[in-house]
Amino acid sequence: MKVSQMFFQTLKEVPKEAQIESHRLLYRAGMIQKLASGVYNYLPLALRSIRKIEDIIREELNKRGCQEVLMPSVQPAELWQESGRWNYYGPELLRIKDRKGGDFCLGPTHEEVITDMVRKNLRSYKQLPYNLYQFQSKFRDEVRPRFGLMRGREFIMKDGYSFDISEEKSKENYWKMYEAYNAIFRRCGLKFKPVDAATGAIGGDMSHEFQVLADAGEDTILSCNCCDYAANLEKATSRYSEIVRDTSDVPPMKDVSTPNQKSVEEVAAFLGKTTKEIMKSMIYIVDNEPVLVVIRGDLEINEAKLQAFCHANAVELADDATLEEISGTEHGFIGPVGLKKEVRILADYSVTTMDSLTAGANKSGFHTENVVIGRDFTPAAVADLRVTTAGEACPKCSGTLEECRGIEVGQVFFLGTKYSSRMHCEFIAENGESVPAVMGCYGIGVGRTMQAAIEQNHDEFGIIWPMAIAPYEAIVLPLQMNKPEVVEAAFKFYESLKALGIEAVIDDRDERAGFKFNDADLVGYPIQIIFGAKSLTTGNVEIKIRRTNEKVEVRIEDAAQFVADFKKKEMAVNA
RNA sequence: CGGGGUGUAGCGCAGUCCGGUCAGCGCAUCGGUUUUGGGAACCGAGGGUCGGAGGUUCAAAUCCUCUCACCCCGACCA
Repeated sequence: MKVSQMFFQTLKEVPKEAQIESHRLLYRAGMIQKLASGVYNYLPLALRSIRKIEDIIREELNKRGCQEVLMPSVQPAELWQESGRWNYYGPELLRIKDRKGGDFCLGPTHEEVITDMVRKNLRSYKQLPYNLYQFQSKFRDEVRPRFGLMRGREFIMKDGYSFDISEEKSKENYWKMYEAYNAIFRRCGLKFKPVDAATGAIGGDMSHEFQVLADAGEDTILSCNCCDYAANLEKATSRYSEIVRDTSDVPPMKDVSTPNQKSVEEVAAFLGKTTKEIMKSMIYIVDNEPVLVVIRGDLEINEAKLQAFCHANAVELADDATLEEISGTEHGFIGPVGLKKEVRILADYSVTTMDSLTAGANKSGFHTENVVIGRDFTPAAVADLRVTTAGEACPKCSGTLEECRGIEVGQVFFLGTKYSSRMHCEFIAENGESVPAVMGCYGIGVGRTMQAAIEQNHDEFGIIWPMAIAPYEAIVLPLQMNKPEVVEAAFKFYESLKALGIEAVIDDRDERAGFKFNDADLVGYPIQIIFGAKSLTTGNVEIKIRRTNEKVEVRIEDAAQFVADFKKKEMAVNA
């Protein structure tokens, strides 16, 4: 490809909305254009990289027995009503009507469609397992799209689904995909970490996310400095246990006046206590049922853990009217003892670590001292419901948890029969019974993976593509376009590169050397081959390796092979 | 959904408070001359119904009302 003919334009200045470096570089290197909020055109350079990532995914999945399919974006509401998600998926689901008024949506994910597709074929256990995947544009009407391809509303996703005869077989599939994902992201040249993840509303009870480590990431990861334990903050846990304490010498409960002291900090300061000695009480609405959660005052409640513990679809804080109805008072004075209306109480383990705590009295302006769990109130359960923080003890070894940021590029879920039983995706088992298939689902954000690679591989001059996903592998730079002998030699060399299977471009634009160098660095071609007037006199070309900035002089006749060898070496590193 | 902010040429911006040669600058684009190994210099040119609608006024990018879009922080997020 001649650079003069490429559909792209490098920029010195970028739209101000681009906040993180990878987003700026996508713009500056002429790879994307924005069409609407969270909706982008992929220009040729970006698409070439995306296609390479897709090819790597295809290869790793196909060799593990997966089969590629393609399902539609437009999905009938009936399927979503059948799975039960039409009602609670929320405004993120873009709903549309056809000319007859029929309800459809643009698919944010394809569990419903794949389950329907498979059930139409599935008869016998002898057919299983199936592991099907596709590359497809998903649409999610995100509240706040940002960071370019990182969180778009329309984005390219590889989504895969497995169907097995048993939980055991399904988990084999899960771990096979886990291995495939490790191979895929390694081959893409990424530094990443598989971490334990919350399953959220998609369901299931086991999940890992593949997190690319980057400060610009939206996710927080806690990982052990000693062993391989790593988890998303939503799921992360630390070493803890329920402590049974001798509380026989704790005096009886006593109400104290705490006018206008609402926050834990205010109450602690007012009573001359530490925040650890205060009990924080929060009322949540968990799938329409109010639940009181208590936790030690110096800690935070993790709503994702609460949701998982309750097997709920949705968790939100109760509004003021509900607080009043349940506690008889306002926010700030709520506690587990003396509620106006009985509700389920859940306690975080931390509440058991103190002999007694000071809690809201359920009377405006009052708190109760000496509240003892088990004596003065009994929770329905004691569980890990807190936000774990860096510095706490690893749950698996004697190490300490550390915090870092990550970009979630992939996630694998063990789904069980959540969709297959509700949608009757069943088969006749060996014993003659009709049973639902056991499912898993596996996603990779393809565009996000590309951007994550840029976020992790760039310098002040531009992108530094890993060889395996570079839009082109090499660029030939003739420096004097007014000297026909230079141009001719460069073109001849460019042809020889192509003959060796190198994906190359030649910058035939009538621009000055510095301009071409800067563009080449910005777009991030892994190898630059520089043809100047002096090359013709010395018989050498200069080859620059983008990543290391290493420059070597090579005989012109040996240069193409040099490039081919370098490529081969680079591709082998992560293969 | 709450808070903050921005819409003026393809991109980055000035002008808005205080209405009246304010339709301007830089980059990019086009033509010319000189340059030519790290984003060249000079000369010249093209390009904008100032987000949209309505209003006030002799006069609106500028003031008022309504609206749309976008961005940032937070909340939310298979």
